Amino acid sequence: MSSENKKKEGIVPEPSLRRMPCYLAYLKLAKRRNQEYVSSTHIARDMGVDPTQVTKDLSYTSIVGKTRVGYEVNTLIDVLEDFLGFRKLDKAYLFGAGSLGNALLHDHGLDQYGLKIVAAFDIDPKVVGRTIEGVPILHVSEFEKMKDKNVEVGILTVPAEFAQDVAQQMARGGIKGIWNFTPIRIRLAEDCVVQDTSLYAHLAVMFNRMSNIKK
Amino acid sequence: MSSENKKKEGIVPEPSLRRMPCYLAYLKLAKRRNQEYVSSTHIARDMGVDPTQVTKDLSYTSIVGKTRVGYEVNTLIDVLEDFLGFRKLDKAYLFGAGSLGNALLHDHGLDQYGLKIVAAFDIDPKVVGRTIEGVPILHVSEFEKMKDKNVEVGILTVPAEFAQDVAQQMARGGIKGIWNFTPIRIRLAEDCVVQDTSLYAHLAVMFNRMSNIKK
DNA sequence: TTTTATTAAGGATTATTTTCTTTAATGGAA
DNA sequence: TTCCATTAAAGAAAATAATCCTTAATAAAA
Repeated sequence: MSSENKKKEGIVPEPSLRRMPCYLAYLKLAKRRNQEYVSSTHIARDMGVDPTQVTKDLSYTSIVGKTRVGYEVNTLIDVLEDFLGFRKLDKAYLFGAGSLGNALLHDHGLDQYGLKIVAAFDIDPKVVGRTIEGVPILHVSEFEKMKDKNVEVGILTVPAEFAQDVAQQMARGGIKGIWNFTPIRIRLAEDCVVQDTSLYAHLAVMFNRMSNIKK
Repeated sequence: MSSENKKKEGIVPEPSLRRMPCYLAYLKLAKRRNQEYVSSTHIARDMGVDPTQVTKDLSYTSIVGKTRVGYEVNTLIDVLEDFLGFRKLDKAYLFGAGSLGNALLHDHGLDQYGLKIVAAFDIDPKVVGRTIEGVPILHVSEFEKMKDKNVEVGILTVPAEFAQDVAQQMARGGIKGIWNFTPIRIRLAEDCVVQDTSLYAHLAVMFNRMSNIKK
């Protein structure tokens, strides 16, 4: 009858985590409008979601709302950014400077959300040695040499057939979190987090929903 | 006691849809290895998922497996690509040629998955009139004029504060599916599909899981 | 030919997530 | 001050998704 459920102590559901950046974006717009407080009811109405879902999601952070008033906008922004890890700047290596990797190098938005790509790796002699958006492209063999313990995040944008191998290399090299943009399911030891973000998976969902509406 | 459940007739669960491109990628690698048949058991083992989940997911398509053999690789690839809408090429407009929009213009992978960006819109005089990766950047006001009924997909990569407005413009202009890269929740009429793909939401999940492991 | 092992597929169960309901708190109006 | 409307938060119920279990089919082995 212990209050802690063995292993899932403090684990935040993924759907909730995914919604939090939406709340954050909403709150930043609210701040622009000089709103000091905002209630879950209002957030829910504006965003078209269930009010209790908002309070449940926010309850995973340390914020506490005021009855009949809501949450303090500034505090909630701070708490959320902190909770989501958008405050501290994580260094990241990019693996695969092809079309998609290139694309990510062009997106400066990542910096704002706590991620800074400090180097990219590839095997193509046509790109190795170049610099894109200030980020040097090195040969993969260089990765092994630079044991920078401050770089824990790796972005995986290599072709599908190399994904598993490169991921294993990354893990061996000390990478603790792999942001996987390939459609391949990576299999690794427990101590390395793999976050799948296949753009094409989202595209597939959109196409399907569109065809549902049409018919 | 009718066999059809009123409205959700034939609707495919989003988790299943999101997994399908993974199966597709796996199958393409299997094809390279000249495998003719592949069973759900093998797919599951290789990908580290549950075998019945594989058969359930695939059962939403028209494919039928052979007992004791599995699925024919070539057929399954065809069926999946067709089912996911990766075969037909959809034209798309890009709204917001900033950092992230620019990034997407650099990703040629989209073409392979059935999406071709034919024009981009922005309001910044510094980019309007230019051409990026062969795609012309026009002023948003041009969008209203070009009623190309063949373009049903719109990619939303404008700053958060303009997201809702631009989305409404898109819907009015005949866009039927909005691929929303902003963290803003778009509110529109039922006949327009909105697919949220906030990179930062995924980043948030990864950071959280990483901190879970550490402690 | 008969047996055996493996498989797809459908239904049942369990886990997870969302939505609904209730309770207690409290700022503002009367 | 007293009452009322609105709110956060916690718990219950419903919906959804993942996993488990059973069955029938059938290639391959005996």
